[in-house]
Amino acid sequence: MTKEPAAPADSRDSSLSLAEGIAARLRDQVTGGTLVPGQRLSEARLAAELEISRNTLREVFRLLTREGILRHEPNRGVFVAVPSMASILDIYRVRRLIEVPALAQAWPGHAAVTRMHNAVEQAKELQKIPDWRGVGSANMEFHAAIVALTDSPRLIQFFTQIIAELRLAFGLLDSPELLHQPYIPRNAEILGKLERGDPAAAARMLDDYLNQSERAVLEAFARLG
Amino acid sequence: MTKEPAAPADSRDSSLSLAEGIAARLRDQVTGGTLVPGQRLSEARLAAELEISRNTLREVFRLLTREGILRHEPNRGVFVAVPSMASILDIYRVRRLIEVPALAQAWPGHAAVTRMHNAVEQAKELQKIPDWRGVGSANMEFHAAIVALTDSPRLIQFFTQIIAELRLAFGLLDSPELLHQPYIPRNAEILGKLERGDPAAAARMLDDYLNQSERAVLEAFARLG
DNA sequence: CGAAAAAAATTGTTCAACAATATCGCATGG
DNA sequence: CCATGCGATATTGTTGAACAATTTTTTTCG
Repeated sequence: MTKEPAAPADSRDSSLSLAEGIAARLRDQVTGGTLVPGQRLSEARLAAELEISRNTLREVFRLLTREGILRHEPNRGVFVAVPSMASILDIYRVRRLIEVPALAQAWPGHAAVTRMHNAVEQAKELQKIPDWRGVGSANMEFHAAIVALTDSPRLIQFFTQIIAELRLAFGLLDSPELLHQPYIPRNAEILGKLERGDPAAAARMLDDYLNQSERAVLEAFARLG
Repeated sequence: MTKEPAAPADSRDSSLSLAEGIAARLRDQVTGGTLVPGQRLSEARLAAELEISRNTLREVFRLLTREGILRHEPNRGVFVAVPSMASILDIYRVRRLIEVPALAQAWPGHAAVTRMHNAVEQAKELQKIPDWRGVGSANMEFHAAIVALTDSPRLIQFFTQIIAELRLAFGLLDSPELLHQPYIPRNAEILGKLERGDPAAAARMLDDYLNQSERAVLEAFARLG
């Protein structure tokens, strides 16, 4: 066969390494539901399908395994991670531990406040379409921005992984509007408190938010059996 | 004193993957000072030296990069990470955020308390030899055990990385006895408070400990110029 | 029908090669 | 003499094939 067209379906910028670009594609397929949790990813088959070598695919696997959305079993292969109730509990515990103090000690003039603002606006817009997956993404961005308030590279990176895992769990659940819609005004309220110079109150509201959201997610998860 | 990696003749630890085994060896070389921060690690040269293929070495690099003790620059290579004052500040901030609440809400009968106990005992023993690097390891184990009190897989794994990075910074510093020795009785005291059912007091002491330790590390770091 | 043995498939690791990118040395010109 | 551009060199990025080690499937025999 002749050389395949050098321009793939969506031209990934060369700033990303090939493995990173493929990883982004696979990540979308996982959070988008094309690849279902528990599914096995055969190296040979996937490498051929993605038109990359097995070695490069293995690098992709390592990237995504580190993010927690794939799981690697020695000599057995790589699988799409299966969110469990335990993992959701753990994720929300970590979120509370990190997000609440981050917000409580925030300076209202921090650059990340703008990110929070934009995330709220975008969620409102996407709600109208409605694009609930987009709303979910904007919501995640809002909380990532909260963690960015800390200016801690390690916390920010860690939280990015946590968010990726949570998205995987969300992908399993139905009725996303019930999961995301009620929280748009809440986020706006939290942001308002912070901008008016009362981060303590904002942090209290965030704690409530997280508890309520956790309950909703666990209920939706339990409905799946 | 020269840790000879020269005799890998039969280090076929079937439990560990080849890459993981090599990674452990490299990790020791980094924390042990054989490989100095900032040093470039040539793929071809190191692969030959370790008697593994470049592909496997690249996997090792990815493992250690994830742990934060190596740094990867695209198309330029892999380097031993260089601890900065900023990274030390960030690490201690994360430590306070995670360790103090972990201890505060601990149940004195938790299995990890035994780990804390053993770590304290081992530190006392190694102090007599004296083996200050060993004391440092025991100290790290003590704090890893504190995080284990949370039963949170994600926090535990995250903290493992943080600890690895901190060890890298310690490797740069001289006079390890000044860095570790004063904290042996402190750890014992913290453990005592916890075992006597006063986790709140233990947490307060831990917070003091971390602030003081941070100051000592930063001072030692500043002395290096 | 069940269990052991053989066969097939998959992952783990290595090797050799080439392309893409960065680094170095050197000649040239001001 | 020094700066600069350019080609030569070295290094990383990626590929494909090969073989060993391990798991999974199939076959065979009791």
